[in-house]
Amino acid sequence: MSEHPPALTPEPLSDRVRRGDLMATQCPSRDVLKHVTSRWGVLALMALEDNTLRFSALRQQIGGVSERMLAQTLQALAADGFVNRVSFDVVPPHVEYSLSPLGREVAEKVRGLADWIEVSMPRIAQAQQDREQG
Amino acid sequence: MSEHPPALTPEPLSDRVRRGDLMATQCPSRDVLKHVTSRWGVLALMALEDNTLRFSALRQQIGGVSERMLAQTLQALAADGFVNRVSFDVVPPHVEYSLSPLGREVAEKVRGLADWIEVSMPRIAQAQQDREQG
DNA sequence: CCGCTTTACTTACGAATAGTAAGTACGTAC
DNA sequence: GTACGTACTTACTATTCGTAAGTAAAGCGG
Repeated sequence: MSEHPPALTPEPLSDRVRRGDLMATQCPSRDVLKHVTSRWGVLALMALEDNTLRFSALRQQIGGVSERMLAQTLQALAADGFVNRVSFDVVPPHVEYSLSPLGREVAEKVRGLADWIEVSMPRIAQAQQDREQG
Repeated sequence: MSEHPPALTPEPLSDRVRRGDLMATQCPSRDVLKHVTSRWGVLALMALEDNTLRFSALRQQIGGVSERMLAQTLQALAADGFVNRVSFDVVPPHVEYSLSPLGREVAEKVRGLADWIEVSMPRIAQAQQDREQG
């Protein structure tokens, strides 16, 4: 499961994790990371964080996502157990998406990152300009 | 700069951010998010979090990344001001990469997400299996 | 009965992006 | 003068993405 040499002394979990399995090529966590950090995955998780939404509402809320990509993204997140999909058997179709408890946990971390970027955007823009000229 | 209607009452910053500009198509923060959450961007930020590393060492540490992709990723992160690139004028070339203060801040958030995934991997794997069958 | 509407997808295809492998530059050691 | 080491580029192929056009099936107006 792990590539690392056996630890001779007990080490804190966080250390193992930090230089961890994600750095290894064939780790399944890489796929999960990919789904979660995908362009639309990030936004879908945040949009669902405190709402249950239908497909079309979700698409409206996330600016610029195509139906194809949103469907694909939701399928991946549902397959990982982050998103619940409830389909009512009516016509026209009615499907509701929401976060599972697991999904709410990732969403929190993802939002932590996204919020930081938005808040720090002025500083980032400044840094970008500094390099353009420097 | 913002698409939102003017707030009539003062609202906490976090609320604006939460349903924020990231949901808008043409926001520059989308690009930053893209760089930071890119497949190799995440791993590069974590690898550099507590080390200064040369190109080749970085490539060794991040399993599976090609030279082309690592170069591209580092250029994007450097252009955003997250990564410092120091080139010594010798032959063969010697280049050192490290995080800027801004870079250390994002790296922290990114690691928060990555650590959660690694630690939660057993629960996620379980959820994945449950869906395969259910 | 006919055809138009609504919603959540799915499919086909051209465009963009990622990955692979082979250069390139150039001082030093042999 | 030939091979080596390091950090890239470049050329080409494979994969992924995005756009636009279906598909299904009940309900409603005429």
